[in-house]
Amino acid sequence: MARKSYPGYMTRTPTPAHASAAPSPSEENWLRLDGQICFSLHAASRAFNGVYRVILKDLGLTYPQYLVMLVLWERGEMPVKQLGEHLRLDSGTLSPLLKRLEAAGLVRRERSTRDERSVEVRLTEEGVALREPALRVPRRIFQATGFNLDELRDLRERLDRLTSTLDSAALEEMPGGR
Amino acid sequence: MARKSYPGYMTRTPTPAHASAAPSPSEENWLRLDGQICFSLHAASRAFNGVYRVILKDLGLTYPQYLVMLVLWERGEMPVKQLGEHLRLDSGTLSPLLKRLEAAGLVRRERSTRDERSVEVRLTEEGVALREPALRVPRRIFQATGFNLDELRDLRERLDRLTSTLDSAALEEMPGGR
DNA sequence: CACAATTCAGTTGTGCACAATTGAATGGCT
DNA sequence: AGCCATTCAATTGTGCACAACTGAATTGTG
Repeated sequence: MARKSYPGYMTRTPTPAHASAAPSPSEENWLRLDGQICFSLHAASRAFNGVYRVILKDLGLTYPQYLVMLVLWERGEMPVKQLGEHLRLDSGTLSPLLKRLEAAGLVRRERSTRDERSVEVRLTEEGVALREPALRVPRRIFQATGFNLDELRDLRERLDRLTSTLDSAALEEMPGGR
Repeated sequence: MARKSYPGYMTRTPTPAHASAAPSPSEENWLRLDGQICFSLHAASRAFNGVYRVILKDLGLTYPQYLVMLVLWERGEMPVKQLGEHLRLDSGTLSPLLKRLEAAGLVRRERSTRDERSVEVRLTEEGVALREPALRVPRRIFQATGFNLDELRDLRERLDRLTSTLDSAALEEMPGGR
């Protein structure tokens, strides 16, 4: 249903109260401001996901699957654990995802002989071959953003800084640090 | 498993090739750059989600449920359709989410008498009361970001611009516009 | 008025994110 | 050698995102 209808008040710039060097907003306005920020990030993430979905459909990959393939194309074979560290994903997400990639013939999973606990993930020929058409993906994504290279790089830096701060904050919020 | 382990190469700043006013990277480097950017956004979104998860646990809300409540607190009762427009979510996501909010006693869903197709969503007393403790959430989130108000506002603007460009690009990518 | 197109909420099915748990394998320690 | 804590992949269960579809109600048009 109403997919792709246009955003409501949330993304406009309401909250008359605080101009640019504003003092702390009231508690009431905090709630509004918060709505805007968390909504914006949520929306941006889903919008990006949507563009990738459309563009990756030709390759038969989802967005997280593409992330996995990017790592494997660049770094070669690797145990599940290490893949999870690169992508910050745990086995609960990776295990079924990798099975689907295996079912698609892009990847093989074999238990390591050295350490029977770990599973090596490696590309099949087909998986390696998929890198070729995938080379054309980034340019299309780049164009879809409407940002230039410097803007994108800048955005990436902010996001990374945000992620790293948020991660440590999440740890501190947890009694016992998790 | 390895949840909260630290990011691999992806979030560092590799790609030696292109300095700041760089010309277009090679196809190879496009792939690497893309990996960094899409990974960064993905990671930021999940990191934000993680902080909200921790902070909202006290209220018994998930992040998307909190977004729904924010809209209802600010705008009052509203049909599902309109809620979906504000949040850019469709009924496939909202229907079960609203049922869970109803089961939690925060919301009531009643079919409109004027138009029997639509369902009015309104807060219960309990739902209204939850606004009170929720007022303290935004400040904690704000602190967790490590950004100041202006930085956050700036980031929000960039993300909104990105979202709106990505949305129109997604439409154009689809043969027939969808 | 009648009928076709549209609008709406809901359902089903697939895939991802994350918490919690399981069970096997490993490595350190005595 | 024997034992224990740790490390690993996998599984289970909950919740969200989205596509595709269903079926009911409504609206527009002839």
